[in-house]
Amino acid sequence: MQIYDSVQKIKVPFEPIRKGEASIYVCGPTVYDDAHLGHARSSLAFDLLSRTLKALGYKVTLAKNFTDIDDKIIKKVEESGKSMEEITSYYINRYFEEMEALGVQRADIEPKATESLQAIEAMIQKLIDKDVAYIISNGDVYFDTGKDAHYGEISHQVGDDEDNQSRVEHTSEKRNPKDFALWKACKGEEDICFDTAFSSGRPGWHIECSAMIEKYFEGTEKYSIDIHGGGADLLFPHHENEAAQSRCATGHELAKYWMHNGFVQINGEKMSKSLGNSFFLKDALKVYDGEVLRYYLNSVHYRNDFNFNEEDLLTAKKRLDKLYRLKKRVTPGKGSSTNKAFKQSLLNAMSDDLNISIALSVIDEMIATTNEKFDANPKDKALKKETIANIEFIETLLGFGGKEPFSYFQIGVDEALKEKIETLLEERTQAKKAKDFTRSDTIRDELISMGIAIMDTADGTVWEKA
RNA sequence: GGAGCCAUCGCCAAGUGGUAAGGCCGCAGCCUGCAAAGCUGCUAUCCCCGGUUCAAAUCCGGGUGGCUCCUCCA
Repeated sequence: MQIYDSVQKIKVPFEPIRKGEASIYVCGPTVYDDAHLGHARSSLAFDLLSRTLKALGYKVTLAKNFTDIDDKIIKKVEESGKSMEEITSYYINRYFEEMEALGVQRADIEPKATESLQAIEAMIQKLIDKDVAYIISNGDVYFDTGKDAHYGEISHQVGDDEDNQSRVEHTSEKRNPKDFALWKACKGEEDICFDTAFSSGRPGWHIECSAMIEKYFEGTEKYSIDIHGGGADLLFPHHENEAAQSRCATGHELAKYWMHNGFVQINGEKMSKSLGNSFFLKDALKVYDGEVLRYYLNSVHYRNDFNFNEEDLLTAKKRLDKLYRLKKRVTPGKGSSTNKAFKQSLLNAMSDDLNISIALSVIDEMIATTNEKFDANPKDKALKKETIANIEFIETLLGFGGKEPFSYFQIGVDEALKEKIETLLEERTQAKKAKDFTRSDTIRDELISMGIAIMDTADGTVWEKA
């Protein structure tokens, strides 16, 4: 397995810190709002990583956190009058539902910041004791970036401060402009606070990941985990800061490899609230099938930016349709074993830093050659069993192709419409028998105008929802 | 101001030194009552300029055009 390490900026062989195992921690969402397509893409990217490592035989432990305490959540609490727990649990549940619709496997560990306060306090205390963290007059605790000789090595972002007209404010009691809050002290009565030895308050954003990784992963002398992942925007300052805290607190590096997924744009524009084009996953799922969304969002390499638009999504659906049409040819039935060359080609593609484009082309080729063989010999039992196994492997590795194929083509068709379609098809079959092609073609046109495509096969007429 | 990323057929997108994968669309054909589906065949010299090399989409330099981070952000 080769993966692209964002720190070294090259593809490197994946050599886990424990033989045969892979420990992965991905930065999850701050649960103050619905998940958008960017969350989906990140989740999907690391789902692909996890599935690939599993298929290669690694014992994968995946952790994905929920930031369930932060300024935006507190603001929402104040505005809504609801409790923090009500708000965060609502969005966490929505997140799970929506990710499930995309076929994202659940993480093995799903920690929340509020459930990790002891670990957070312990790590901050450790940093204070080592004098890499300091408390300012209002009770805030800051990390002293000047004490970490390796600060900046993760993101390559921190140069000489003279050249760096950063927009970070220099006005506070911070020792260095890049110093960041480990702990934010209580500001007022309404604030949500937790008591600690240093002050009553709540954790800063970066500390939770470091603390939770220490809490849940055993690590080795050199690293806490194998891979730390997240969106490209997290590289700096979030991951730089995590790395610094962990390094200073534990004496070793946080992660051996760092992976970051690219951004989602909408019709060529950055997705943002100010542009009013935030695309929530829940809205996308109202219009498009989750599996099609999965296929589409995963069809571009995870490190590239992704430009979401409906035309490309429909193209992706057409491609997925072809897999399901092949599946129709082999359903029902039981699989035997996968075609070795096919399986190996897929694994090779995914082993190259998740080269999904090659993987999809391998699948397309399999579909074409299998169809060709079935065209020549429709009753090929061995081929049928092998094809079933091949598709099952696709489902395991890439997370699509698992549906019953006839129902896949009927998504969004209710019972009433279904009955109407069946009635029209029956009438058309009679017309065809009577050689009344004018009538049969009229019926076909009517069905097409309803968004229903039909195809005459040796076994009768079948239909698909476009 | 600082730090990066990207630019390949009409569209999406692989390929990081050895002579351009795959999908969509389009065209031709097989199949079909006609279609659809499926299959077959056809369709690019890689943003521009210069350099290195026997050989470059791939390396180097300079442009042009997009994008990201440095502030909460997947």
